[in-house]
Amino acid sequence: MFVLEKQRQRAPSARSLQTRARILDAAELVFAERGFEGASIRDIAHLAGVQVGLVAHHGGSKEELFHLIVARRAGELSRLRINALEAARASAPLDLATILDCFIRPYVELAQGGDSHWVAYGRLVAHVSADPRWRDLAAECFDRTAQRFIAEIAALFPGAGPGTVAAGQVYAVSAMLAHVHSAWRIGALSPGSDAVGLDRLIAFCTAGVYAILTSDG
Amino acid sequence: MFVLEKQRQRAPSARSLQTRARILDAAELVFAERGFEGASIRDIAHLAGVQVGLVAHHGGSKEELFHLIVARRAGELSRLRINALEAARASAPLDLATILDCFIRPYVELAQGGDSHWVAYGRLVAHVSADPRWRDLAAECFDRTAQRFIAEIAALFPGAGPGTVAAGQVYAVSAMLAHVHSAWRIGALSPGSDAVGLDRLIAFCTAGVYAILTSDG
DNA sequence: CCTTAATTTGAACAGTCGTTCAATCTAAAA
DNA sequence: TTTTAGATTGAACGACTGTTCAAATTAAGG
Repeated sequence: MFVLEKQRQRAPSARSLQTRARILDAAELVFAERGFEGASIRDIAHLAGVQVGLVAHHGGSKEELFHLIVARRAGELSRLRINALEAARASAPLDLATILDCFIRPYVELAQGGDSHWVAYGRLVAHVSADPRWRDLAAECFDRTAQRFIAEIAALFPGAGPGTVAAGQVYAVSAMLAHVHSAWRIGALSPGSDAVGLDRLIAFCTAGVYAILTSDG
Repeated sequence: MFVLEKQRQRAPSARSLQTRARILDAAELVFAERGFEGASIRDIAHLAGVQVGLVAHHGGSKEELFHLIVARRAGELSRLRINALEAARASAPLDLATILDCFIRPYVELAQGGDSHWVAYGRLVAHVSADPRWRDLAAECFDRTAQRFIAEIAALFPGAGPGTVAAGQVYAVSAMLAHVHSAWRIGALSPGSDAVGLDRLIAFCTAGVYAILTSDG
């Protein structure tokens, strides 16, 4: 941290930018698929179609690369969620279901929209959220937006303790991630069922959060 | 599978049993901490205080060892849950809150009871549930009991589709695992809050499952 | 006790790991 | 065009990976 990088003297070429993007995309898929330890720089390089040395050149150390990958989409997702929240507030007073919808829907629609990279990103977030090793990374990438939604919910339920709102948020996020990356479990437990069910997920989270907020207010 | 093991001609010594237990316990902690790929046989051997060769002798290949570790506590936990369910049924007609309580409480109380191995087991289950690579292992270890609870819930809500019940089960399990192994996230998002909150978790799951079951009945 | 199955040791095997770097090639800036 | 920062190659580094096995040790069964 706080290391001065030597200032660039030339703009990166189009080829360089393209290579960098291919490496980051490949790293995202491999990290999501196999976790931090299970992912190998060589697998990432091979998937990106480059030499191993290039991964270090564009992504730094393995840990820096992981950090880069996680942070990359966090900003974009945050923006979508905050925008949804502001749009909803403009049209009507916010209620709990709407707030949770603004948090959950943007990501799940991206993940279910056929973009495998957003599905992979969900698995990545699950890894980061589950492992205390990434505590600082989680705080840096997710806390600001999470706190924003927590504050929005807390304003609706002034009697609820802060721990209760935070617990609801964590439970809701875990259900959302399970919805995306454990869909195969749902299918395995109920052969031949429908699949998607975004509204059902939001209904689950809304009812759960509402229940714990009103019972300790 | 279906390989005939050479029949034992002697009972294992007390020391052998003790060594085997130390290796399995060490493997449980290391697998939970670092995942399948991140765990090394040498780390496990070192934690157990034995030579690397002994791990293969008592646990087989790395994959067989992982399988062994996951399956070991699954049976015990299943028994606790089914017992709780039968005991509850004997004293009163089952309702949704009671069924979910019987599923969630046994594990969370073990994990919060100070036994670090049960916390580790939760992380292990999270790994298995998240990764399609362990689909067969998950089916073998968890499906029977999960199906039992799903059937019990479905009987209470005859109008609900099977996919809805399965989704509720998966969401509830994910919230339960998050409760145990993402407690640090709750703490990070709400400094100075209480901590435990098992009843709050069960209230969350009950309300969530009830909501999705009654809305598509 | 003795026999010998079972356990434990210690070391080696062939690969893979993340990282580094001189040499080479590409293309931005002057 | 020339200069040369930056991108890319290809190979090497030591450390670590899971697995195997002959030899030594332990202890159950007779």
